Amino acid sequence: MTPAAAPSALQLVQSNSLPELVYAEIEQLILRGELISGQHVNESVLAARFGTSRGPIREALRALEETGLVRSEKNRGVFVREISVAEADEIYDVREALDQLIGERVADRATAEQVRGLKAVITEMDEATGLEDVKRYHALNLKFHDMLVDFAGNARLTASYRLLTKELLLFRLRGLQDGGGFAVSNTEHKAVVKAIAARNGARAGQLLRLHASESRARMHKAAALAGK
Amino acid sequence: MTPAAAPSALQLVQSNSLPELVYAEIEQLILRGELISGQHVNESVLAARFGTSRGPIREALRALEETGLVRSEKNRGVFVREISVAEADEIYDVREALDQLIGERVADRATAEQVRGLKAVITEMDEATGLEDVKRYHALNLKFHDMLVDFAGNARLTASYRLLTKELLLFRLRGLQDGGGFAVSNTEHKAVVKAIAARNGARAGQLLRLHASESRARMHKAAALAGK
DNA sequence: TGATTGCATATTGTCAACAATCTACAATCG
DNA sequence: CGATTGTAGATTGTTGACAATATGCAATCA
Repeated sequence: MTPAAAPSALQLVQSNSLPELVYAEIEQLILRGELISGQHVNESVLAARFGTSRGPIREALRALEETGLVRSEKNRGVFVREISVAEADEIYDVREALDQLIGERVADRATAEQVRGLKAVITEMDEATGLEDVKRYHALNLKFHDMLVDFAGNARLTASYRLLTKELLLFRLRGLQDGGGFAVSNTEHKAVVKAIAARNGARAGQLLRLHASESRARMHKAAALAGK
Repeated sequence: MTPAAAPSALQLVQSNSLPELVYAEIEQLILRGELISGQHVNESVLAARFGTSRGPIREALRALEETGLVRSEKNRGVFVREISVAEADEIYDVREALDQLIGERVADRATAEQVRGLKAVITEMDEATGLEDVKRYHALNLKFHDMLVDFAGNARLTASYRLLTKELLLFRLRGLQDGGGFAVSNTEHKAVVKAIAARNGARAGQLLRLHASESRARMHKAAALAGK
């Protein structure tokens, strides 16, 4: 065994139990759209796929149920959760409030280097927009907001926010993509980072909340298009 | 069997699986302080207590871990989570943001009857204060905030908020009680409801956020007293 | 023909046993 | 005497088997 690679693999097995590993795997399966909304999740199939018995699978599914990625019906099994527009709307209500908090906090404590990092991602998003690379833009967008909540420096806030983000991601996988407002969205990003760089917490909060609100509006637009 | 009692019991068994029932039981055990922070939770003991095997217990514990009431170490078992002052502080950051949202929303949509309900609870809290009935005040206080988040009419917000509340409850069970500011706390409640009754969303939001902030300050005060 | 009943199959719910790991204490050695 | 090693008991991690329930299909009957 190579001394460089061994520690990580070793630590992985030592610190993470089977259910935790399975949890992460299934979560990825869902978030990457390999398991689609509404689909029935078969325990035995997953057990075979991961080479375990059904016990750890069930534990992982119970945890996933708590995060809202999965729903469970007695004697019928678990299903990948379906997020309705109404539910997405509710999630956005909370997300807007948290985004405002994130903006305020990041403006207060982001380092110069962190601000540079945010700007770099924005530049990459501009490039993706130019190439009309939708997938890449979405990935970068997720990364951007992930960085922001990280820089807010509050683990509990991060946990709450990521939970909402995952549920919304599930909603997007439902089929409908953004209403095509990439360039607009990135303009909003720039305004937010500008306020952060200026250490204007109140404004950064306002703008990030507004950005979430605009994102919600784009969601509605896309839903209306897909619904008719 | 009595025809009146049967349906609920029947439905309970039919709709809720064993892990769900166990989940609720253990949660109560923790929230009522029967299982105290830091304490090791023995699976076999719980299994015997509830008359099941360890499987359902483990599933319930995995779900509780996700809610943050319990933490798990591989091969060592699960422990009732301990919330530090620093963590409570982080939770309060999020809670303040959500409380503001709650205030705004409730002022916009609470019915006259709901407002009356809030006022009734406030009156009861005044009575409890007069009798120096700490426990009763705390219970009513929980009820008051529970009603508020309910009246906000957003299920996702309710879920997020309750999660935070439970974690904070865990913190309080750590030993320290409030810094004795009951009367003050209820004065704040009255101001909030007044703003709600006046349909002043912005002010209700501000006041409810302020109330959370004051509650945090009381927490710090109590922690400082207990810590020295 | 259409609805209903009964059966076969698949899937979930639960359990009890076994393996792996940890913990505490006693025995041993320098 | 202090540190280390070894061992016994307890606890967790995982498994495979069995019971209970749901689902789809064929057979039956009005």
